[in-house]
Amino acid sequence: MASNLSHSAQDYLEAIFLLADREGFARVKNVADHLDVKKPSVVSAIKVLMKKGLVVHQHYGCLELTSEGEELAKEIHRRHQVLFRFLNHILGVRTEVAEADACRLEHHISPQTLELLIKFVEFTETFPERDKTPKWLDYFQKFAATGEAPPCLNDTSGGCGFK
Amino acid sequence: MASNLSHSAQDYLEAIFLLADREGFARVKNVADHLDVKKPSVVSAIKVLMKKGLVVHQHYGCLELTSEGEELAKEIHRRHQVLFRFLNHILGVRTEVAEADACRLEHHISPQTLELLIKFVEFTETFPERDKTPKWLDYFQKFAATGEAPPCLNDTSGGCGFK
DNA sequence: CCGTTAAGTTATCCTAGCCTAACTTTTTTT
DNA sequence: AAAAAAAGTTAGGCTAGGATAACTTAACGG
Repeated sequence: MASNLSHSAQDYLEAIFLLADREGFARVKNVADHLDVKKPSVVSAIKVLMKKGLVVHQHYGCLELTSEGEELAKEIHRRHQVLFRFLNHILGVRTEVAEADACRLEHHISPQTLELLIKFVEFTETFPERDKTPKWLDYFQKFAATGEAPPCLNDTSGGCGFK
Repeated sequence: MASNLSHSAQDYLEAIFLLADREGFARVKNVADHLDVKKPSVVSAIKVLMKKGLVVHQHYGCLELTSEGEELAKEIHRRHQVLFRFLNHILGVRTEVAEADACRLEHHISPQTLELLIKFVEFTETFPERDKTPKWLDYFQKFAATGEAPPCLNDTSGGCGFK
């Protein structure tokens, strides 16, 4: 589906989607600032997206996604979000770093990995209960921060999820 | 350290390292086959690595890493391995897919994420005991395969690592 | 020891994706 | 309503990293 788009094209599509969503509109200038490129780069990238029927753009006007473009953008953004949540909420990567990594990694994940990552995030966010951190994750985070082994290692009575 | 090497240069370096290790030698042909590129591409990539003092290469002869090149290659490969183990052993991504994903992802991970990923892999491989799968991971794998919630959700007595 | 084949090399070309400079259109200010 | 500023566009250039075609060197079998 998104497979015939280059990484950079995907970035542009996602940027248009996000800007339209957050600011109410997307323009060449916007997109350029968001992706930290110059305006002519945006213009030529958009030409590609227009040829593929993903974006419409009247001369000197706003950028809009076609419905197909929006579908795609959502899929791309979802990938980004899952990665971000994994990095930030589970691994504990700092927010800005996680954001930047997600941006780059999102282009290189296979569908199978994406699917399993989604499940993994869902698993940790859903069990034991939404908004509670699972014990094993607490233990990991402590281990990551201090090197401290999970307590049940010295607790042969079991029942801590680590046996 | 590896930061002034392009992604592609890193791939070439890693390939030389692996081939030298596995086959006992690395040659242009080898590397080309391994990376699925043509020989001239290898030759020009190697020129870059030679200029950086990472590879030595006598005309029409074998490719060898300098000690600095080997350091770097090891670091790159370590990153690859960590990713692979996470994808394959923890998420459960199929071996070939995990291998391919690791190849691509290894270039896009920040040092912080790498470090945390290393700890995460270490955490799951070390606790409760080497060569035993932690309970929470069992539960995740079951959840991923069947959608089945971990049993302790219905078990309010706690003690399963999910409270 | 010579010819064939395989490996390595060189020259040259191509594309993607960025850039700057210069120009046009639109919007805003006065 | 004209000038100035801001946004958009076009033309053209550059680099990285691939490719092909044609050539050179090395290796090996008869």
